[in-house]
Amino acid sequence: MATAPITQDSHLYLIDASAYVFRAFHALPPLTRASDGLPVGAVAGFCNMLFKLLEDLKGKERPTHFACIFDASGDTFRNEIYPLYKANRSDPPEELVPQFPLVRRAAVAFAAHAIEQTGFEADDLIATYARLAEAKGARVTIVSSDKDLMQLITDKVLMLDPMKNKLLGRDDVIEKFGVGPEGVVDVQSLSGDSVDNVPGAPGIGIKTAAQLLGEYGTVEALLERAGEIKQPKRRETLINFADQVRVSKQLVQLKEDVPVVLPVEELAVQDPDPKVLIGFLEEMEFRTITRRVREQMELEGAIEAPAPEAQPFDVSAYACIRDLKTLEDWVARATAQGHVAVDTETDSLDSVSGGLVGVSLALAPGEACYIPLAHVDPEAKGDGDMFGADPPRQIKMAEALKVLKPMLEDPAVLKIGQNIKYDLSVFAQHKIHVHPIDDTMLISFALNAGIHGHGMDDLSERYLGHKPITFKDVAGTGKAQKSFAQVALDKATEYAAEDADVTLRLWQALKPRLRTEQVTAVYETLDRPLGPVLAEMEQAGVKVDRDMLSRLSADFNQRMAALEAEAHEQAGRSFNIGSPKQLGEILFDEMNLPGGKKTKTGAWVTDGDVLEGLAADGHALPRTIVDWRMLSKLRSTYTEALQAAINKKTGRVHTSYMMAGAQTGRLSSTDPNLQNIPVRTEEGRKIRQAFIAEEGNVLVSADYSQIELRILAHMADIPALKQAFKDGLDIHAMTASEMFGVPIEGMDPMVRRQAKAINFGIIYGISGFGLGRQLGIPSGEANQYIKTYFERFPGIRQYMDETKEFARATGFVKTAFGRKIHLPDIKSKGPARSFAERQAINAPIQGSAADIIKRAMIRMPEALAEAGLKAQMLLQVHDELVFECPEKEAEKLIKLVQKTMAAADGPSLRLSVPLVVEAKAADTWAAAH
DNA sequence: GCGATCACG
DNA sequence: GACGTACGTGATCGCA
Repeated sequence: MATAPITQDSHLYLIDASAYVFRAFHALPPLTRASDGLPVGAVAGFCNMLFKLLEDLKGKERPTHFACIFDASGDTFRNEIYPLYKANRSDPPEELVPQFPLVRRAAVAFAAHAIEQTGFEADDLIATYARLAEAKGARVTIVSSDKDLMQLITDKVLMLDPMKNKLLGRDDVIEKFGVGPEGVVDVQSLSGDSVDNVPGAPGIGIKTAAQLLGEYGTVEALLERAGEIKQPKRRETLINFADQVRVSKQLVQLKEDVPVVLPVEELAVQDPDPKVLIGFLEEMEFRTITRRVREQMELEGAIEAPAPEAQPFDVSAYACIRDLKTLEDWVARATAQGHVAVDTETDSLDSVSGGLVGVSLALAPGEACYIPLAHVDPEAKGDGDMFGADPPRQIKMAEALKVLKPMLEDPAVLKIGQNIKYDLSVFAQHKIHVHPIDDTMLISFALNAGIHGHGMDDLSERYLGHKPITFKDVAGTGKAQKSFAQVALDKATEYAAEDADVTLRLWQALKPRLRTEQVTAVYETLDRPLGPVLAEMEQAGVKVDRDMLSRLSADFNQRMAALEAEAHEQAGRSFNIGSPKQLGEILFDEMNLPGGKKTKTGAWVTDGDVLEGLAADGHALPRTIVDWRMLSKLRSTYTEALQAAINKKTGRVHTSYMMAGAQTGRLSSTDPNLQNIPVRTEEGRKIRQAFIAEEGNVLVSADYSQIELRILAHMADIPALKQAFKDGLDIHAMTASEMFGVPIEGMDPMVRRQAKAINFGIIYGISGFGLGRQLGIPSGEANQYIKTYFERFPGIRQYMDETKEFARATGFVKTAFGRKIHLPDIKSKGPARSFAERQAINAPIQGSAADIIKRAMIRMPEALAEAGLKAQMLLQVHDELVFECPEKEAEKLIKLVQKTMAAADGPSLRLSVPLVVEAKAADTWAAAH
């Protein structure tokens, strides 16, 4: 059993279990166990109450100590004082009796202590534990709707009514009894209590009692001075029944010094054992709560999601559709049903130039088909033989698409895909605008970002217990890999139709969970509508100046050769300049330079930081390497790769945006990555100059200024930061001024630089080590900076603590727009946990910024159309959007884009800081940025 | 296929 | 006091 000391930070929850069970029994509809008719209604109510309580408390008033308190059977000391105490109580109903021991088991299953003590009532134990904890400065919440416990309320001890889910404090006591908690015993002594058969003084109720006490102070004073009471009847009553009132007082006064068996420290909360808890709930046959508990525990990583029952897949039953009539029949059934899973097969991975090879549809689990459209003789070896002499009999592409198009564009037929953005582009090449859509990848992402991947194979194994046929299985691997057009129709049908089948089944399994996990809005307003917008951007592509890239490549090449020769000379021998391993050996083994560090694989570290350090000490070779590496990077990753990425058909570069790649909800860009085009160095910016607009057009770049710091100021609610943004101040200078007490005017750039590093550190989940490394100062010194920062902005520390606490309690963090990012490691120990804590700080900030720019992008096509602009959105780089438009439009476009981006937080949520967007038009991306 | 490195926000 | 560290990505290279 868990023990934890009681401190000021502790919070003890005491559940008045017996009273709850009685109330639940009478308030809830009767329920019996299906298998044997055992009455279990009160047990179910109790379990639901506990589960709900524990869930509701996560992330805010998290208990550190927790216990369920029961009445012991038999008489208590009150019966010795007054034999008639509770004598009016009839025996508990027959259906309730067997539930008492079950409720105790339920408490234990939830890892709570079930406490009772012979001779005392639950209320006395609650009073005793409450005072024990309170004496050590802890807070206490008594979960009960029993007014007798109200006498215990103080500023540290509150009550929570589990029926009304209402927190009760001093004001509520005054409302009920007309006196504060300290007067409750006296009021009850006078008024008595018919429920417990406490006599009190006849004819005196709560109102009169409170009034009398207001006049006389206490019951003792009142009884002593009873003769002074003006009303004759009341006077007589109090004189005659004085002893009865004194006895009543002994009855209602809770005993605060029960010699408890279990010290309060032993009541520390612990996570329930999943096996015990779920085992108990299953034994009770509570289906709903068992499922909810299991889902919650899966979410928290306490238990593995059960391997789903493997669904049967009969790939031989899929239809291969090769005649128009059968196709028309499938399309009609899809249309009648109102939803259908769709998948396309193409002859390359590139959705812009990939040619459509076939389409698959699924209507229900196991009911799927493949429509081959551009398959060739499987013996054909590609190239010129693509449309060999004897192509397989298949429906003509144009005729098939003519049949499919009305269904694919029918607003009453939902098209379900896995990463459907790809299929949108494929169909768009054939002038088919698929709508409306659902995307299982994005549904999974909204539900489970941070828990697992969202690729189809991963999802299928996880949720369907089925490993789908892989592309390699049908097309082979490596050099011998076939184009899908060359795959034989029987194999192609099994593979392609299965993908649609899997997609449909995933949709059935995952879609309903959006609502129960409260991420419907994230999916429907942020991710799903963005797919079509991104598809258009990808299809549009961006123009690059091939000749300029080629010239740069040649220039870099020459300079690299010179640097390589120089490096060999400085090293005293020839070596592979591109090999970090060889370089490390030369620098640290042969030249014996100081400051060598090893990576975890035992190799010398030779990264930029190390080489810069050596160069600063006056060593020549490291500088040469740094220069060479920069050119090498620019050449291989940019000037060469970008030329190769120019699409033959369009003459432009088409990236692909991954929507479910980055856990925070950011996009990522691949093939090629256009989100990491150089900008920080002079040489690098030459590559940005190669990003250009068509003749007569310009590029417009618009980026959010300091969006993450603004979001931090809003979410952590820091008045000083918010005001600084409202006043349009330089936020880094303002931070420096606050921290170091220097004026903003004429500030030393080094001081501002340090404040800037701290601001970034805050966003990243700061550590003294990391900040020290960034600034090149000892981590102790960096810790001082951090301390000063938190002294100036205490709200930031509070926000961070609360965010981490929320993450620990729920296993996830949320963005301002409700996107969940799961952090399963937050409960682990050691470095993994620290990492998860930094993620917990960063993810809501980075993710909220990602949500905002997504909202802007979703509105952009309509905003452009309404304004009658021809402008096309081309690129997104996290906080920047790049457009291409006719030169004449540029001015108007800039205004519209700024307006749309700056208002993208609203209207559902308005940040308490302004969003500022800087935008510029120019002939090249370098100049527009 | 993986680690090291470096380009971006 | 020790753990290990700034957050999020993707592409290329050398080397096993």
